[in-house]
Amino acid sequence: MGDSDMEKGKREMASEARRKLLMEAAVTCFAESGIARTSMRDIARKAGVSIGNLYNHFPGRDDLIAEMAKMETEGLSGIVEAARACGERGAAVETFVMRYFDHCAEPVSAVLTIEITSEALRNPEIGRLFSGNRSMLIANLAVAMALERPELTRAEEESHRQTAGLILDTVKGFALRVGLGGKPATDADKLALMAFIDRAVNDNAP
Amino acid sequence: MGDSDMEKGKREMASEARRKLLMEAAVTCFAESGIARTSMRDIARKAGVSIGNLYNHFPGRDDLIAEMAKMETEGLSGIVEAARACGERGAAVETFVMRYFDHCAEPVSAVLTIEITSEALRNPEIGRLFSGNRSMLIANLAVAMALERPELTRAEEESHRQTAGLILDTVKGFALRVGLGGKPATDADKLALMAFIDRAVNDNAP
DNA sequence: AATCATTGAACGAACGTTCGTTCATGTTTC
DNA sequence: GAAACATGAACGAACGTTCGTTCAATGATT
Repeated sequence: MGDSDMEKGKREMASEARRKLLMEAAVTCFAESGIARTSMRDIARKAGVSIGNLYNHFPGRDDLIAEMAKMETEGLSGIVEAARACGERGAAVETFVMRYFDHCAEPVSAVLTIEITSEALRNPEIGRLFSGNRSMLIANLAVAMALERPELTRAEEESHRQTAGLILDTVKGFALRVGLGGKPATDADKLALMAFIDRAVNDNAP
Repeated sequence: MGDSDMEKGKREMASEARRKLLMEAAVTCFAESGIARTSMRDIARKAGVSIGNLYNHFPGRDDLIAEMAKMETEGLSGIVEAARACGERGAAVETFVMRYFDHCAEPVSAVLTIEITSEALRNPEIGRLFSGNRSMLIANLAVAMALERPELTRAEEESHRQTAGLILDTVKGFALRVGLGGKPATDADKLALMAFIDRAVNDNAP
């Protein structure tokens, strides 16, 4: 076992496990009933824990929501790393798109995307977290699109970012449709998506 | 004045005006605070009406939400009619895309799209209304894309519908980003969107 | 025209729940 | 024995909805 485990007493480990358990219960409840319709008691009940204990680990409702939003952020960083590992332009974009699609199309993730977006409209901290995620994704996708194309005017850079944003919109929109609709995407669906994006990306400049 | 006004007594006209007033108050509240966070009392207060009277006009909370969802549907039919009026393919698609974009990017509409989507996850009636809207939009956009192209195999039809769906995802995703972000879209933004879609639509078959 | 019965809009107190949160009280772990 | 963990009763506020009541507008009767 790792050092980090050895340095911790039983107490601290148990506390961490509790926090994790509570977060999982919260995510499940939020996905099942929506954030606004989930009460603290629902979460405590789902976790099999008393309501008072839930408050011992999370100071309030908003802290649970914020923590969940941060988990989303961590999930995205894996995607950009996978795309970074591709040296070639087409492969990098395809990896990025497919991984991002799979992530967004996961039913729980799809529901939470809607719920968190709704929450972000009224909660500035979550709103900031969300737009930060988006900027990060756009920047990385724009880099992938520029691979093997050394010449970059300011205008081209901006154009790349704009196109990257539209690609994200397409992928996310399609993924949400799939994730919320119940039926998983077929390979044909994914092929159509990639073809659509390839056409849109390849400006016919020689 | 029209017949329909003359046939109605003061009583009936006042009642209709009240209903409209209450719906407007509801929409404003839903957009400001979110559907789940808006109470019946909030709506009554915004309309300057008693809580009891609100219930005289709408049997319950869900009826208000359903009525609002239906208003969304009516707003969309204007868009497809405008596109239908274009005989030429490029103009029809462009009209459709631009009108749909403007509609979705309106801040109130953008917020309500998120809120209603969240609501639809737990309310089957609203869910049905929503997917019906989408089918209608896709069918009409597919028709616009097929203008001046008489030959239609089954496979081509299906492919058109798939592409139409992806276009809607792109437009809606971009529009939501604009509508929720606060800053209105520039003409350059719209041009970039149209260019992106044109590239994706024009499969390079001669 | 004057009278009276019927209607339904309008009101706000009240009901029973449920909410987020706090707190006094054990119960472990160190 | 101090400190952190765990419990569920308790609190006040707010929720959706119901209720009894008032009262102006309308329809019917004389």
